[in-house]
Amino acid sequence: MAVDPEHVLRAAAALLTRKSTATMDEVAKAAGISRATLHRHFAGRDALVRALEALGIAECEAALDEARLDEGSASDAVRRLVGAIEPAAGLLAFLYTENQLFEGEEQNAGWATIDDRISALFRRGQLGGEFRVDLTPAWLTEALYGLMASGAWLVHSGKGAPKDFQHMIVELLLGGALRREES
Amino acid sequence: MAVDPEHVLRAAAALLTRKSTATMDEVAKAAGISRATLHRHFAGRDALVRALEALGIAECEAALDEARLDEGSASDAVRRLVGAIEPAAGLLAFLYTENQLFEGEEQNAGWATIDDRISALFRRGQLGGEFRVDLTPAWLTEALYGLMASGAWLVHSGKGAPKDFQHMIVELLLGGALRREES
DNA sequence: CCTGGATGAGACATCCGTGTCTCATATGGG
DNA sequence: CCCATATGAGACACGGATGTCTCATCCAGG
Repeated sequence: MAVDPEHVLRAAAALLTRKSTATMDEVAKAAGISRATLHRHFAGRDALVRALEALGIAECEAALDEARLDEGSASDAVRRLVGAIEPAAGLLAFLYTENQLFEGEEQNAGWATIDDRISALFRRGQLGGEFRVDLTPAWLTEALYGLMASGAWLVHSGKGAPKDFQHMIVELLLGGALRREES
Repeated sequence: MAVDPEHVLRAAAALLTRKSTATMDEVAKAAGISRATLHRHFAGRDALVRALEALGIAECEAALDEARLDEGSASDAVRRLVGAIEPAAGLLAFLYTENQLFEGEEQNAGWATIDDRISALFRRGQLGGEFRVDLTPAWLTEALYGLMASGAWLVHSGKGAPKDFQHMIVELLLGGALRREES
């Protein structure tokens, strides 16, 4: 019988990614459990969202580890990062819009850590002469988030193929829209 | 006494941009009117959001007109567009996250028109050999939205200066993060 | 077989936001 | 000056979502 909290979180994430205003009852149904049991594991919607936030942070950290940001060229590291983070893009897009989390003062410190790791990657690319220096690492990081949200939206709306997700984002982020003669 | 609906909408947009879950009562207070009067002008939260959506669309259309997308190089047109749309970026970011509007089937057709106009700009740039052709106009359009949302967020959070808004977005969108030898 | 823990179903009270109403007040034009 | 109109303040009921509780059921382990 024992309900798997992980499975519940996955189901909740999948549902809330599509319908961010879903009821606790809908979340319970989506997870295949009753509302009572859902409330036994996550005391209220707030706790559920916090748990989802922790899950999203954990998946981001895992993607950051998997991408081995310190190895090889910064460009390749960005490419690996986007590829590794793609499965979590839907959840991240949900959390991104759940700005309730960022309006209060009790925002999870995990995001700052992630920001720092990604910013460090862009900084490494700048110091290595790979990336241009007139765009700040903070902006490049934020832009990466925005592009991933846009990419997730494009795929979700059916206007783009999931297999193009990584290519679209990385090519635009690194190469830009302008056509080049060389390279 | 006559309340200016335009002013109410501006105040509502400013508040909802910061706190998307604001109550009708909070919106009324922000606009300096009573909740009763607010409800006399906009019959319910839904109507208010629709009015904001219409305002956002109108501002987008105005920015599109002002940017004269058909004139000069596509790159310069993009640059003008971002500059012209900047004042509305906060409102657009709010509407962007108000995905409630897009979950139903009754989404405002105005967005499609705007999408088409921007897509046409990118397509013009591709046909003219100015933009690369391996990124679809639909993706470039969506990416522009995402970058504007990220830029608005960066400015709002104090991590970036408003004066850099246009430069950050246009440079990244067109030029990408990679450092170039020429140009 | 039996017992304890976990779950499902449902009832119930509560809170919050909303929509609606009334009444007093103030403003501006005739 | 008088009256129509708009506004502000507040009361009131409604609905939806939530939190909490009880009880029956089911399954696993002893």
